Amino acid sequence: MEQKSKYNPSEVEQKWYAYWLKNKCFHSEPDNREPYTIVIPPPNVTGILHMGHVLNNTLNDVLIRKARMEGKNACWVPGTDHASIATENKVVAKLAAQGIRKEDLTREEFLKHAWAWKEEHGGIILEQLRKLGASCDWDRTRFTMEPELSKAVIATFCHFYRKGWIYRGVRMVNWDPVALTAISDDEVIHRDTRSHFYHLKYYISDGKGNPTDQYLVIATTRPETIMADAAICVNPADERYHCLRGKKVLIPLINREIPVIEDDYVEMDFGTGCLKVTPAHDAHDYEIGLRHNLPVLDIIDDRGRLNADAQILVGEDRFDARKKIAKMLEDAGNLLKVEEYTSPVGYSERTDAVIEPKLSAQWFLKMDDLAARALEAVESGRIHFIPDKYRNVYRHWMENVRDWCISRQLWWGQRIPAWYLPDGGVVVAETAEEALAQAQQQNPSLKAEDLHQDEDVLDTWFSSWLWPISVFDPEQPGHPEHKAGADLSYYYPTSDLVTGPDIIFFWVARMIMAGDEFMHDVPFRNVYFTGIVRDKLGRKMSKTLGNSPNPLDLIEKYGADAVRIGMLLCSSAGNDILYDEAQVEQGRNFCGKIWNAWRLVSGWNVDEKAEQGEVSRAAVKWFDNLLSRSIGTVADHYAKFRISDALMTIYKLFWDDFCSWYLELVKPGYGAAIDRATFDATVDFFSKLLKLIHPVMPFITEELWQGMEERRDGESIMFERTPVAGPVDEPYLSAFDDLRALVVNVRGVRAQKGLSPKEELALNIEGAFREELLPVLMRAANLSSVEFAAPEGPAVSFIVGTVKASVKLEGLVDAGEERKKLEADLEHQRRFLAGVRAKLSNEKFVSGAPAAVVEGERKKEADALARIAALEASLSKL
RNA sequence: GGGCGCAUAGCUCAGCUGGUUUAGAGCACCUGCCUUACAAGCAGGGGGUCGGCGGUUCGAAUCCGUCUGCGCCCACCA
Repeated sequence: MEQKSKYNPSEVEQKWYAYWLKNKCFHSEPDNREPYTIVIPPPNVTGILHMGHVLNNTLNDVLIRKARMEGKNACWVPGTDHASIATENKVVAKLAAQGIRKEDLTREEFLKHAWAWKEEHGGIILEQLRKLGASCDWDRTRFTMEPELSKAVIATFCHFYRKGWIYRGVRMVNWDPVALTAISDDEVIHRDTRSHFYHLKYYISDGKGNPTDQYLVIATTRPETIMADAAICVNPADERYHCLRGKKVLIPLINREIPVIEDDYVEMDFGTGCLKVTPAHDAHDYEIGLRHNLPVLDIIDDRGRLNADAQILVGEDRFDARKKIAKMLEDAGNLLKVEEYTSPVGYSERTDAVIEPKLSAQWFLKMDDLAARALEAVESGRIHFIPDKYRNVYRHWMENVRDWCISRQLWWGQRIPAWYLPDGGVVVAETAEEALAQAQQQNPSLKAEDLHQDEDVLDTWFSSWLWPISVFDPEQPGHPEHKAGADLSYYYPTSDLVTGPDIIFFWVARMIMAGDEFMHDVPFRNVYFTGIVRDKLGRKMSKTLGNSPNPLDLIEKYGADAVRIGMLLCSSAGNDILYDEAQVEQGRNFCGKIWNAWRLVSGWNVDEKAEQGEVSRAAVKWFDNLLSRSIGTVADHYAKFRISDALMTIYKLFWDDFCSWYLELVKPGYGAAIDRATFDATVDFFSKLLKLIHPVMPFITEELWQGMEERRDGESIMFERTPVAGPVDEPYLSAFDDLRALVVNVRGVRAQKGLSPKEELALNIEGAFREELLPVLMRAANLSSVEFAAPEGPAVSFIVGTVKASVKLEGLVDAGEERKKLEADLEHQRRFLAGVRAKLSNEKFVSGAPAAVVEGERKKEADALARIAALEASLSKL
């Protein structure tokens, strides 16, 4: 076939992706083959493709394509996540830009806007994945908020509620005053933050609400919360403050009287040893308050502003209030000093707002039992983490996990299926009808309108933890005794999961829990953790830094295969990826190399009558063996999830071995034809190489494979079998390596002496050389003759292994220079020999080391002696 | 504060159970080549006291201790 001189990725990619789709090449149905399943880590439905997605999905696609070529029934299920907080934030922002405020809308109106947004932006990212070559089974595309999957989430809630593991309670939660919702502990990011440590005087009361002239000092970072103080607390062992027992103090500015109490929680040597206890605005203080029966006074509203109960600074934002109250305290003489202070502060993962500890009624899921089982699944080795170090991280979290706050004060998500009764009771059911029926059992006179459904929705992860189950059978979650559907029982457990370590707790751990609860089995066998994609300076990719390339632009510029290679080249499991466009260029160059290699081979004319020459015969034998060995190496790398090592093995095999050595050896002279045997072998090699490359570079391999011969419609390289390794003649390969070393040395001599590669040289070899490789040596090194004897006359010598070789060079040998070189080499060999002999003369080594190692050292000694003799002989000739 | 991990060539990383002659790769770099597949290429080349110190061992990049410097996870000492 006529091949264009340059590879045009975008044209080829469009053509073959359309072809794969048209022929449903990615679609999978259960059959009698072994399944290989991956569920995509569902990207946010309104998200757009970034470099992290490229890395993750490239790895997934490599795995799925490899499995497919191993004859497995490969199924990669795509889909998106409704991402409740992120999406709701986006919709709120978009509405705000149009002058619409969320609080002016009803829930139904808001959800209409949200769904409209989802319809408009949802799935863009899945379209983008196609550009990358992702071989997802698009017929199976799922969305976590589609009706069936939402039903699964609700059923799950009811299941755990019936089990008594879901409960509603007033707890101190992490309140996000921007998103206006509680969030789970995992969504809080602690960062050391510079602030101030305010030392405040609290005057001791005379018992009638009037200050005495005595005071104590507390240190706080949050002076704006003093109005909510319920007590001052000291350590009972702190003798400094025993005089305060039974006393009361007055809160500055508002002069409210509060008691002094004692609790072990207070550290004597931290701050002043006096702690102001503010139960409504600090989790520890809340605990103290419970122990001492203190009142809870909440003075901060949902948006982080002081409310009327604060008495002063009402309506002020908490940070403005902090500045203002500091001034007020100073004016009132209560501010003793202000220190610079750095302490960890919790921020919302989504909005970056400073978290406000807030007492509120939320739904929780009991975690202890689920966590214990999920820990066992990993500790027992039923699930394997790559790299292994994440087991430690996982164990630590599992052993310290707290109950999961699953309610969110949002609208975008699955609404909690709890209905409140007029008498304050609650019923939980999968539907409103069932809830009413349940309620009527308690009180037959109740009507539908008497029931009020909980306003909150469920945490997004409360739906994504079902993903590996619900994509195959949404009936299963919530109904562990349900008979799994055909797809679920065939595809579950999935095989491998590729994801980032940042969601090991959010998602990975919880999928393991849900898997155990509803399937009594693990959700996947292996979890491959990628790193974070950074720029080449090691900085995180971010919009503000502008250091994040648009993957689609890269694909447009370099081609999808090149982008995939660029990502894979620098990715080892668990390590951050330092992305550099140079790597994508390298990928593009590799495409060019493959393309041009086929241009060469496909342009050859075959002479049916020609005999196969000795050089070609030897080259074919060599590459056949090398290919076999490399197939084994690649398989081993893949088995250990060393994807970039597998790629590098293939890369070097194709470029260095196949192109630079094999093709150069067999390629016919200008205008000459090639013999049939060599041509067929070469095409066979090429075809095997393409199959080996296909999982990492699907497009160019399909293009060339399709062009190699007539293919039937629907036939694709992706259904070909991975080449299988034959027996490997190791001695032959190693003899060929020696030959290559000789050739490189001869070329080196040419380069040094400024001789043209076209100029034939005469070589002398002293030592053993494999006879059948002689023609190869002569061709590759462009030799006129090879003589197995010491050279007569001036020559440049070098040593390969234990073979000494000399290039005869009349008039070009500088005896002095040559002597210097040989002497340096000799010196080096003598030192080496001395080292080896020191070992061998050490009685402890000879008796202590394994026989094979001692034998190895003896061989080294003999080889060194041989080399020294050869070098000395050359020197004496000079 | 607790835990985990990392440190090998200019850069990114391999180096698996301690022993493969002088510790490897890719990229970058230097030199020479527009050789009829490919200059996005070809041929050749230079470059590392394996973070410091101490220990175990016949033998350490590899095992142990310690120090230094990074990274990550967990953690509400106000």
